[in-house]
Amino acid sequence: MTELPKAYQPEDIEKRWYEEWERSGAFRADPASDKKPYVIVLPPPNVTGALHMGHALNHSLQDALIRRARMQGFEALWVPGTDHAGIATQNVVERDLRKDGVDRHDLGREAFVEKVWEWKHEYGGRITRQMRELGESCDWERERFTMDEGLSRAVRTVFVRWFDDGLVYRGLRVINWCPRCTTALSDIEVEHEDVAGELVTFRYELSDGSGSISVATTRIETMLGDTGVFVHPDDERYSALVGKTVRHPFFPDRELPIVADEAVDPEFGTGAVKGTPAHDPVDFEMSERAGTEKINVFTETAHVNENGGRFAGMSREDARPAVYAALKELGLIEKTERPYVHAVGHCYRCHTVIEPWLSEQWFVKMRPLAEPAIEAAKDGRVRFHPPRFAKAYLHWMENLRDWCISRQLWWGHRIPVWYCDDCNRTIAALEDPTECECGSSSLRQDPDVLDTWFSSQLWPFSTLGSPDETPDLASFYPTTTMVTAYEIIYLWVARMIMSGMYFMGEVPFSDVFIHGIVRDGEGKKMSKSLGNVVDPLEMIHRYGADALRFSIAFITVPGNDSNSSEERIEGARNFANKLWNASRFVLMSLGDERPELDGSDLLVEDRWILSRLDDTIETASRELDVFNFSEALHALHSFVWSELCDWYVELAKPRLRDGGAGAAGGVLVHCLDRVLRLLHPVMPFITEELWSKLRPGAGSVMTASWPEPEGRRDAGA
RNA sequence: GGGCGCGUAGCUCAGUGGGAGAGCGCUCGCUUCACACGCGAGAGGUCGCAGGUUCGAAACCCGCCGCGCCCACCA
Repeated sequence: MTELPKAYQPEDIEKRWYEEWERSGAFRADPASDKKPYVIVLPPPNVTGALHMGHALNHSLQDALIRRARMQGFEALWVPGTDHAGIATQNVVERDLRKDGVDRHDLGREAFVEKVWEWKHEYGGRITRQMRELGESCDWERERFTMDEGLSRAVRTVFVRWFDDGLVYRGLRVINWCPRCTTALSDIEVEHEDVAGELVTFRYELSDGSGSISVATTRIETMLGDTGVFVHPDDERYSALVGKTVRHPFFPDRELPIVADEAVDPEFGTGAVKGTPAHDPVDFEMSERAGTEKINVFTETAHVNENGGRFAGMSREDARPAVYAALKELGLIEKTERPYVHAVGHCYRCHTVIEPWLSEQWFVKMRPLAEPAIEAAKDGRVRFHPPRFAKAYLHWMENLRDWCISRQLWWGHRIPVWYCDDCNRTIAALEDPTECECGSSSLRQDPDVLDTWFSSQLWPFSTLGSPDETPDLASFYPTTTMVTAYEIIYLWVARMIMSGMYFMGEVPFSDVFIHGIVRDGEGKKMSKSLGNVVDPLEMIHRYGADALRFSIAFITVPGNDSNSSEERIEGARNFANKLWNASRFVLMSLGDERPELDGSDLLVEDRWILSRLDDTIETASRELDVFNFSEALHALHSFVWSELCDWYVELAKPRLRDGGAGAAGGVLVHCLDRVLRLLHPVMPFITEELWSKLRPGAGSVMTASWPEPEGRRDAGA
C-alpha cells in the first residue's frame, strides 16, 4: 500500500492525470460509435481572453455534464475552440501597436491583419492552456477557431445562401456607430445607460415670417443636420403650420418643411420634432416617408464635417455647447432643462457613446428566420432551463429588427461581395470571382468584415465540419446541451437557433441551460476597479482545480447569479481534503484487501449508510438531470461529511481495528466506490487519484458507470 | 413605457403546500491512533409588510414597500 500524504496536495496529481487523460485519448469521441451521442459545443471564449471566473463557471458545469454523460454510456463530445472576436482582438493589437507609436493605417490592411495573426499564434493559446488546468475534458483534436479555413467557408456559404435567398441585403440606414472603434454595431451591441444630459427647447422661425415653431432635443448639435420639422397629424396646435417651411438659422438657404407624421408623440416636449434624418432612426423613417433631404453632419470619428458650416472640425462634445451658444445669441433658445436624465447608447466593447449615423451597411432580414425559431421554442424542440428564459427569448424574437452585420474593421471575415465597376453588379460568391458576368474584370471587394456573431452563430455546425457533410456532422448534429449565461441569449443563442434551423434544417441543440454570472462574495459584480476580481488560476494554484470547480457547482442554481469568494473555495478545498482523508483511512485500514459487499451479515449501521447512499445517488441524479448542481452537491457533501465520515466511519472503527472487519470493509469500499464516481464530474482529479488506489488496475473512473440506486433504501434502521 | 427576478440565521444564499436549512462567521471544549483544511457541544430566524386561499403557507393568489436586471426609436 502506497503512503498517502496527510493532506490532499493537488498540484502534481492534477498535472499527472491531465497528461494521462490527454495521452490516452480519454476525451476523444468517435462518430462511428454505436453509443448515443451527448454533445456540447463550448461557447468559444475570445482568443484574446484569459480565464476568468465566468469561464470557470461556464466550463466547470459543461465539463461536469460531459463527464457524467460519458459515465452514463453516451458517446460524449465536447468541442472546444476560440472566437476571433473582431473588435476586441483588433483593439488589443492596435493598443500593442500604439505602444510603438504605430497606427493600423500606417501598416495598411494586409500587414495589420498579418500582425493580428501573429498575435494570435503567440498569445491565442493562453486560454486553452488555462482550460486544461481547470481539467476540462474537451476533445482537443477537434479544437476550432472561428477564422479557421473550414469555419470561414461555413461563414461564406451561409452568407451567399442568404444573399441568394434574399435574406441578406445592403441598405442605407441610420445605424449605431461607435466613433472610437469606427464601426457600425448591431442594436444588441449597444448598451443603454442613463446619463444626466440636457433637454433644450429652441425655436425655428417660419420662412414666411409669420411666426415660429419650437422643438426639443437632447442633442442640440445635431440640429446642424435638421432638414424638417415633424408634428402629429391630429395635433391641432400645428395643423395650420403643416406645409409651411422654417428657415435654418445657420444655413439660410435651407428650408425645412413642416410635415405631419404618425410617429410623433404629441405629448412629448412641444409636440414638434426636429427632423435629423442622418442621425436618428425615427427621423430617418419619417424623412423617407416625407421625402426630405438627409444631411450627415459627422465624420466617422464624430467630428462635425463640412456640412456643419462654421462648426466644422469640432468634436461632438465641443459642438454641443458651441451650437447652444450660437442659438442663444440669436435668441432662439426657449428652455433648457439640465440635468435631464435619459438613456444613451454606449459601445459594448469600449463604452464610447454611440452616434446614430447614416451609412450604407449589410443587413440580415430577421423575420423569416425568426419564425421557425419561435416555433421550436414553443413546441419544445428547444427547451430552456430554467423555462422563464424562454419568455425573454420569445419576446425578443417576436420583436426583432433586421441585423446589421457589416463592420468597418479589418480583423474578421471579409464580406464575400464584389462590385463591378463597369456594370454596377453586386456579386456574392463562394470563390473569389475574377470576372463579372458583363465581362469586366474590374471588380472591387466590399471592404467590410462581418459581425463576429455572424460566425459565432454557426458554431454548433461549423465546428462539426459544415458546409461539408462530415461523419462528425452526421453523428453529432444536432448537439445536446448549450450551456451559457443569460447575458448572451440574444447575442448568440437565438441566432444559433435561427441559423441552425435555416441551414441545417434542425435545431442546433435540444436544451439550453442558462446560468448566471459570477459575482463577488457580497454579490457585487467583479471588476478591476472594485478590486474584487477573483482569479481562477490563482485559486487553482492555491486550492486545486477540484476545489474551485466544486465551490462553483456547489452554488450554481439554474438561472441565478452566484457569489464566489476565496472563503468558499477554501471550504471546497476542505471538503476535498475530507474526502481524501476518509479514503486514506479506508485504504489504510484495508491494506490490499478490497472486500466485496456481503449482504448477509450487515449490522444496522451498515444498512443505514447503504440506504443513505441510495438516497444520495437518487437525489444527485435527479437534480443533475435538471441542472440543479447546488442541490446535487449539497446531497453529496452532506452524505460524505455528515453521514459517512461523522457517523459511519466512526461506528465502523471498532470492527476495523479488530482486524476482522466483517461487513464494514465491504460497505466502506462500496460507499467510497460510489462516492468517487458521483463526485468525479465535478472533482475529476482527486476522484481519479483515489480511484486508482481503491480500484487498482480497473482503469479510469471516467469509464466507470454512473451509479444507480440499488434498492437498499428500505433496509435502514 | 413594458417584462423578469429577488427580499429566509451575523454575511452570502438553497428550499416552493405538512420537519426552517447549508456554507462561511460566532461561543465553549478538545494535540480522540483518517483529517486542526479537523472533532464534539452550542448560540442565533415573527422566512420584507398587510390581506386572502387551505385542515395546514416561507412556499399558492392579491396589494404594498425595498432592491436588482433585461427589453424599448419618446426626440
